[in-house]
Amino acid sequence: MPDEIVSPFRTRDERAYEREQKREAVLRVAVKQFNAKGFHAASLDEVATILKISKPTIYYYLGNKEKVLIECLIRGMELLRAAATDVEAQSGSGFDRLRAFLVRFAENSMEDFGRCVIRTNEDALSKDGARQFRALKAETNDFMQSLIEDGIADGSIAPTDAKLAAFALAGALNGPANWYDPNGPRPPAEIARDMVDFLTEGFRPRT
Amino acid sequence: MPDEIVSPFRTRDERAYEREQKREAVLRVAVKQFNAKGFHAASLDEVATILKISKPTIYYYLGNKEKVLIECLIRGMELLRAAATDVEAQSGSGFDRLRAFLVRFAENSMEDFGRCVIRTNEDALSKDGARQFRALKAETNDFMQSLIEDGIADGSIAPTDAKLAAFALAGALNGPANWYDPNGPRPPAEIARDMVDFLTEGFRPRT
DNA sequence: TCATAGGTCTACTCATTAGTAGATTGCTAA
DNA sequence: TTAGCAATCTACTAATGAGTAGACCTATGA
Repeated sequence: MPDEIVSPFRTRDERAYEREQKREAVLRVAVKQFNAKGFHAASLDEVATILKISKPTIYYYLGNKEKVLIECLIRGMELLRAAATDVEAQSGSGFDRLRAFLVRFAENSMEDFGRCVIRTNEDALSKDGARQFRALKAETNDFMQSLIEDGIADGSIAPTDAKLAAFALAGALNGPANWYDPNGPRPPAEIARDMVDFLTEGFRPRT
Repeated sequence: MPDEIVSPFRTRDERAYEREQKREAVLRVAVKQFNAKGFHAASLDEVATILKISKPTIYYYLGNKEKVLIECLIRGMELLRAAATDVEAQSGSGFDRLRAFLVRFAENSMEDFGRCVIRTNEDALSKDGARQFRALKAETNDFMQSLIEDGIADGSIAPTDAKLAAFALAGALNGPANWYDPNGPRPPAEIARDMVDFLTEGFRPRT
């Protein structure tokens, strides 16, 4: 069979791969809708239209609207989890590792799935979904807290209420999820770095 | 007429006052619904049920759902504007005034109307409403930026990108709008102060 | 060659909710 | 006493959007 002819017959594996691709495509379109309008105002009818498929096809791949959202949230959290794993493997002071994580955290908040995590409110979810979501978020938060505590212990971070600090830092870095414009002049990595710098130093002048 | 009998007949002024009271009551119930479920998921039918009135009565007082929301937003922004006015009247370095404003800002984010301002997304609004809302928010943001610039000029604030700093600070102080629990052990004023302290100093130890 | 599983569609149902038409009631003021 | 206005209601409409039933096609594999 000449090289340039691609067989239209798919193996079992190829079919599984295509299925996965389609699932992903739904999520990628859906997450943009959720981010643009919020979960309730976004409609699966519209997602279907954009993908030029019918609504039942979405249901075939993902079950229901909440599951679509939860898949998006899981993807967003996976990225943070990966960042945490990377940082955990790093050596360095608590301060250094916290900074490294914060930069990843901020960058993530400018990506579609990361934004979705930030902008999704628990009350959009069912009791079960909310529990799942809360658990995922707590993981990240605990991780940040532990970095802060490490830093305080090794003297690289100023003594402070680790829990409140984690909330304040996360809050500050969540900001871009709401105002970041991909068409703006500054790349996400730069914004992330500058914000972390600002938070690191505070605004009181160092004498 | 004996003291203890209150006349059931109302003067023009009394009627105007009662009308205002009713309008306020609608807004107070509505803002709680918006905060609890988000604008789209909140229904005026439910607001009406809670107030034991019918839906057209809400429309009689406020016109439509978006106007209800915008009134809530305006009330939330009024509080910030008042804080700005107070701070403007204050003397002190840019640093001191910025701190004073930030504390008010944080406290506001734990009140119903303030929360609504933070949690409402522009995309819930019509083009016109969104423009109005953006203008109100820009006011606060500009004010914060000008405080920061004052502080940098008078040496009380470390040199930094004022715009980014304003975003980062606002973001951090918006946090409580999402997690603050009125039944929790810590009063809002305390949380506000601690967060501002943390942001003031940053987390890098001062040598 | 035929049964089956995978994938997709059309054409619904059902529930919710924003918003309105128009009747009604009762107070106020002339 | 009555015209008229303020306030409120019942009973709608119209639109939207989640979710489903069931038909149908096509490739695969026995």
